[in-house]
Amino acid sequence: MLDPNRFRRGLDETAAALARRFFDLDVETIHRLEDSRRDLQTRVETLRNERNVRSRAIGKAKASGGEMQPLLTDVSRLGDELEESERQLGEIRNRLDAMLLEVPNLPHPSVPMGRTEEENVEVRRWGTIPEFEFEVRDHVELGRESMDFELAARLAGSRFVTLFGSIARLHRALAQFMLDLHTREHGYTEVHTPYLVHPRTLVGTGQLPKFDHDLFAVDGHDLRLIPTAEVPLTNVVRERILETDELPVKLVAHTPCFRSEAGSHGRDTRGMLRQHQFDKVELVHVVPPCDSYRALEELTAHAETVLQRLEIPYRVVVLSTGDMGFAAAKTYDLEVWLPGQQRYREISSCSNCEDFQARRLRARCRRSDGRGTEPVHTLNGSGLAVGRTLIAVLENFQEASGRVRVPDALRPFMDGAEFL
RNA sequence: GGAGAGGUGGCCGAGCGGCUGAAGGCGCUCCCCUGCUAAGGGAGUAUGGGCUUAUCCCCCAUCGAGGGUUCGAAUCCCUCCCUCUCCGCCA
Repeated sequence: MLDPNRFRRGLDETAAALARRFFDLDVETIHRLEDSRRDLQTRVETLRNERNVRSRAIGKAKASGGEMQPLLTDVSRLGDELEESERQLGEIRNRLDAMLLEVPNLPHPSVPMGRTEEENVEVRRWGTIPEFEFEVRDHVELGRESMDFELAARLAGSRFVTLFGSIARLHRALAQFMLDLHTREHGYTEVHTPYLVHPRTLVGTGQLPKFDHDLFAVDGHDLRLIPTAEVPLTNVVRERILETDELPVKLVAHTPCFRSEAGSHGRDTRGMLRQHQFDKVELVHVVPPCDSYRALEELTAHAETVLQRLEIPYRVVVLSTGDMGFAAAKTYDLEVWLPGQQRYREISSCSNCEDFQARRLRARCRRSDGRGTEPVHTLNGSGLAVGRTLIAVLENFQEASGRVRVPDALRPFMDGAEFL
């Protein structure tokens, strides 16, 4: 959430920044609510002060055996007035909080303005797009014997897949490879997390209250399935004050991700590109505010390293204001080349959320000037989506015969096999 | 799932319903003394909000969470959450 002070000072400026991402801030309502909030708050605090002072006087009078009946009748009148003001204040606060929780992050000035992914801007490309002297197959054809969509549909419905044999093995190898790379070479701590979390955990990272329809809930329990490990990983620092020497925090986890919205728009119905359940290796950074844009470059580079080691061509784009997620101030997407589609497809999303999540989480660090605390900055990125990486390997490493070569980097995880 | 115990500041740990935002200890920071791998003395040491140009001061809130009783709640009552011990079940 944004700094509540933005609702008190510089409201117009904030509205203008949000307009860049096509969010319409109700300035008038906020203005009105803030005015009454301020009045009510000073009123409540004055009344409470008066009550406290008088109650203390009663205590003293009682202790010294003095007369206290007049004091009692005097203070009882305060009660009703205080109660009513507190009720009103609570109501105003709830409305303001509710509004604040539904306002997205402010885009960083460097983010290109645009409504859709069409306005995303390519930053760089890596690798050479492979030329095939035969008709390329897509992953569904290449995996036809070990990738069973019909079975999955019988077990769980559409938008699921069941993998068998060497493809299941490849899926595991990919996750293993990514975890090893990030823990051994990039300095991340591996974390194993719950896959079911409380709603408040999801409020912390911004999925709730606004995007409940994207989540799977568990019947009879106040729990949701995580849509990404960003949720439990970022919540590691919830309600904590981090000392300077504890930062940066760099975490990595391999988890399944559950998304109910996937497929609701009829896009990517073929294959395992868009599923209700998929595995992902997620990277999270918690850093001092001054360092977060450097960290965004670092985190993105870590995700890129996975594709470079696998020798799969990709490009990096910076998302336009309209294509960015709710909590992000700036996002780079990694898009991998899929020969089966003859186009680049998203495989990783790396975002700097600045202090947006930290405020919701109340995750703070010591200020560099030693005066109190300030919200940390949080970043997250896929490093990478395992299912989509599997697709990319299959399609980029296919041969005329239909068999698939194992990328060198994965061989140690595949018993040295050269082919699937 | 059953029975019991408990949740207080960075940690340990007190706390008859009334200057207790909280004794005492540890830890940490600064200063003094001393001068050497130690000890002693002093001061400071929660978070959020408000006020303020800013600091200090002052004010409000917070003793697991939320309600209630009361002029006044860390202290009494209710609900929930969590932790620990024992039993049961289980990968």
